[in-house]
Amino acid sequence: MGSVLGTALERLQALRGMADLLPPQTMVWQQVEARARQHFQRAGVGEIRTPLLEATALFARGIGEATDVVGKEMYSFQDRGLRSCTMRPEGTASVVRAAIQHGLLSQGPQRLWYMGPMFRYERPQAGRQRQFHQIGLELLGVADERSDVDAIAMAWDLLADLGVRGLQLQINTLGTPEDRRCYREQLVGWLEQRAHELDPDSRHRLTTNPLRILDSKSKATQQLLLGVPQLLGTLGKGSRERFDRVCQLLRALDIPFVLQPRLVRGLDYYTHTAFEITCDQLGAQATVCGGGRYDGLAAMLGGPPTAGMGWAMGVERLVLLLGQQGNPSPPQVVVLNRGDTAQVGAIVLTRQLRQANLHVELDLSGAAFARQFKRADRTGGRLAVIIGEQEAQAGVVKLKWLHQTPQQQGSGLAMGEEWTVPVTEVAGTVGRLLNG
RNA sequence: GCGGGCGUCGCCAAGUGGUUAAGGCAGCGGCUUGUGGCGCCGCUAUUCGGGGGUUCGAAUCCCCUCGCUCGCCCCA
Repeated sequence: MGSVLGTALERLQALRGMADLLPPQTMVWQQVEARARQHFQRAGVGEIRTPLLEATALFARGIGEATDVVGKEMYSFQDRGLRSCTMRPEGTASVVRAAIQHGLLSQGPQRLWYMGPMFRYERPQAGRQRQFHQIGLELLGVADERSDVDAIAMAWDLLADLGVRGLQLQINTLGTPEDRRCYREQLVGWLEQRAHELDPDSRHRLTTNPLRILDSKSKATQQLLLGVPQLLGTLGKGSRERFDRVCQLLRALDIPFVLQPRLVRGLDYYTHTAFEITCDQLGAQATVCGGGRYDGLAAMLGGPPTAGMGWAMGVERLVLLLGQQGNPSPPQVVVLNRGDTAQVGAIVLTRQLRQANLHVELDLSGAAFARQFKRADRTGGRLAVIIGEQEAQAGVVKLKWLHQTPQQQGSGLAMGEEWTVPVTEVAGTVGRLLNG
């Protein structure tokens, strides 16, 4: 160690918290992504792609300096122009920034979704990586509580459609900034009288972020909090009614939920609805999807005051819940070949068959035919195309069914039997055989 | 940043102080100099994450270090 280059003996590997996704797994990801696209498309949500790298100031202002995410978890560095840059730790700030920058907010309501990697410098654990992926939705420019429920329903339905079981929707309201200022005063007053009973973490938050104390994991603190004044109790009439309507709409949609008064967001631009979708099968990181309303964010980033509602899902956590391995589809055709001339013919033919839209694997081993057949069988492929030197010289190939399943009835080619076919007719013959 | 667990071949894994470090899968070669799912034979870790120490002797004990993993904090 010591040198930035490291020593020659050091084993090169991915950085801590940066995971490689390998082939069987990536299929599950593709399924998740495809399903998400489908859900967004049918809901009239357009995809937005923003840079992974942003000015540090965006997150400092958009997420808040007081948060852990900004305070100690960002991947920040200076670029060659001495600008402070940050790998995005979340998506919302970038989306709102882009919407402001391109004048989208003066063009009526925007329905946007995104998908991609986010970066937070944390100790990795189950369901948590330093580079992780989110699928997110942002609805901008609609303040109506129906948009809250529209957004939540999209998350709920996507998860259900993916086959995730054991989900719980937890919901709370933060009211308006005025509601919260008022509550905050009340809360701090109540807690200060009991400061000596608080755990050290919570006592610290009393000045930095008192609302978060409600979410403390300390048993003693939770015990103490049993009698704490509730935000719901201090909400103004408008906020109260708004929240009631959100709940009514959820009931109308048959989406079950539980009120979670401890679910809080500490920053001023968060308003009204906050929610999380959790799953008991995830270990310590139970939240698959989290989101809420952020009517104050656009203005905070220098744009026109604009209502906002959104959520993000953790794709790693989602895939964890799906628990599938992904089954690669077997090839339709495997091309076995041996000998100099045959190898050339085989690669030419393979390309032709692929251009005819067939799934074709070419054996590149040069091994004995016996071994090539064994390997071909193991791929689960259906039809073998065999080219040896004799066939290559004669301008033909041989066709033979692989493995036992006799779907070849009526094809005129029985199991174990070989057909000799001129090279020029292979594509047509193979197509006919495979389609019955 | 702080705690717990773990680290033997590409993967799974036996071995817990004593001559050459089991086995399985995968890979490669052969039985079959051009025809299959099975079988059989052979090959594939001078070395147990790395470094130091104890000992006549260490993968096995001790220390340090790196990495993985789970949890705290926080979040998706």
